Amino acid sequence: MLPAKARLNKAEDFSLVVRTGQRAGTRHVAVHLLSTSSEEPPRAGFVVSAKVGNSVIRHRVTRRLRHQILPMLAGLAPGTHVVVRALPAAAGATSTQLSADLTAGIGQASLKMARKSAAQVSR
RNA sequence: UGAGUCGGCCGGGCAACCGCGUCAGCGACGCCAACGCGUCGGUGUCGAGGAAAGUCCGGGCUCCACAGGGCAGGGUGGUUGUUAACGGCAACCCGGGGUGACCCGCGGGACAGUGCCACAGAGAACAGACCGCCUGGCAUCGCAAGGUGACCAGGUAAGGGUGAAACGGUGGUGUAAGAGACCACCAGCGCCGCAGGUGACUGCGGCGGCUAGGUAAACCCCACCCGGAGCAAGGUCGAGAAGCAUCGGCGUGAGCCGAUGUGCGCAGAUGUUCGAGGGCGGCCCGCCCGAGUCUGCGGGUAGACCGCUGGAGCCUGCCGGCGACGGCAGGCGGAGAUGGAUGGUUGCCGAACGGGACCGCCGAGAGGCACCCGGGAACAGGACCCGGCUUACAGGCCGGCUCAUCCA
RNA sequence: UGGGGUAUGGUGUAAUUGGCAACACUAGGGAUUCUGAUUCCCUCAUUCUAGGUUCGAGUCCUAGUACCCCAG
Repeated sequence: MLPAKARLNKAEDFSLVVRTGQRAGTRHVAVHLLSTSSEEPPRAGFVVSAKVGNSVIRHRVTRRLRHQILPMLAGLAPGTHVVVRALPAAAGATSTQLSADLTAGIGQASLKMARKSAAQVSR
């Protein structure tokens, strides 16, 4: 379990991030990123649907993702919300693969976000 | 030794470092009048299953409804027990399967009534003459006895063929041919008596009419049972927002933005040209705006907390019982999360399985044991709790019983 | 978590009381034609799976699988 301050736990927060945030897909996960105006530390949440597998598989995927993402949160700007959706391929992935995909996904999404905000400033 | 059958148990192990959830101390910081609360750090403690699963039954618990009885609707279905209860379980009965241990059965009623039984077949439910068999007539052949029949009238359910099913079976008497028409035995049905059993039912004996189809997982009848919803039940504490009013700012304006106050319902008091309350002001006078204001009680959104884990609990021994189970005594007691805690990295040991080698042992051989290398564990995760059922499951351990074979 | 529903050719749908699984489109093959279109004919089903009741099951019963919907 993540520290209470680093958790997303409202359904509205989830839908907001997934709908309006920047998205980046990899082989095992899809990362949604949204920066908010608040000065609180970054928050993360996970979506693992029944398509990934049965309860045992889903929990294992969630646990692995949770432990992999914890050090990455420190590198994000305050107020950032992250939602990680696990894709069906994640069921058979190892922790190292998941970690690599997470890093890549967050990198791509934050790049998109930076480009978008830069465009807004220049406009 | 081999084959089989029934039951019980286990369901990877031991460590290291980092990390997580509960609870209890400790320390630091912050808040508070206080009780205490929050955050961080660190220590200790405990931390998924035999099915936690499917959600198919039953119960506890909570709220709502409820005099009793009946109807409707749903469920169950051999008997006797067991239990908090059950559609579970145990023993027994009946039917079927197996050499046997043992296994399987939605196992009440088809004499309460209704419906259905396609196709085939002559006929399918108080049945039916297609072929066949027999008698008579008629025709015909023949000297006659008698024979024959694309004919007519009648008898006949023994035989053929159809079907899932054709109205007891075998043998005889009988007859024109036949038939429970009659007889013997057998099967089956009903009634009576005796004996055994709590009972389902069983055994023996007698009598009767001679034969009664299937389907109730078709409607239905009979007996018994069932109020509804579910812990997101339910309870406790309870912001705020919207709206409205006033003020300020912006805008030609509709309006927008900000600040302050007031939340909602009910009751009471008071008040609307006889002025509640508010503004200006240090106060009074005065001036202005003007329909609400005050008090009490109650409901309640977000959210938080409780419910939340000690329960029909587990283990051992003794006693009662064939058994399910019950009684007594002693002992043990250790998940409670809420976007949801068990993960990551690694070491040692390791089952199944795959391969190698013919040097060891057994064997005629195939092969087995041992050896070496590889390999690295099934189904599957709590979400209020418990009793069952069902389904999934790599593999291992233990015990009872049966059959076959060998040895003594 | 609780409640409800569906499953039939490749696709979309039928099948009153249990009795030969029907229709449309698509696909493949054939016929007609000099060739093509049109037209006609034929082919394509373990009725989701397993077991049961029945003479007989798409239909009735039991268990399972997959998918969908509803409440919060």
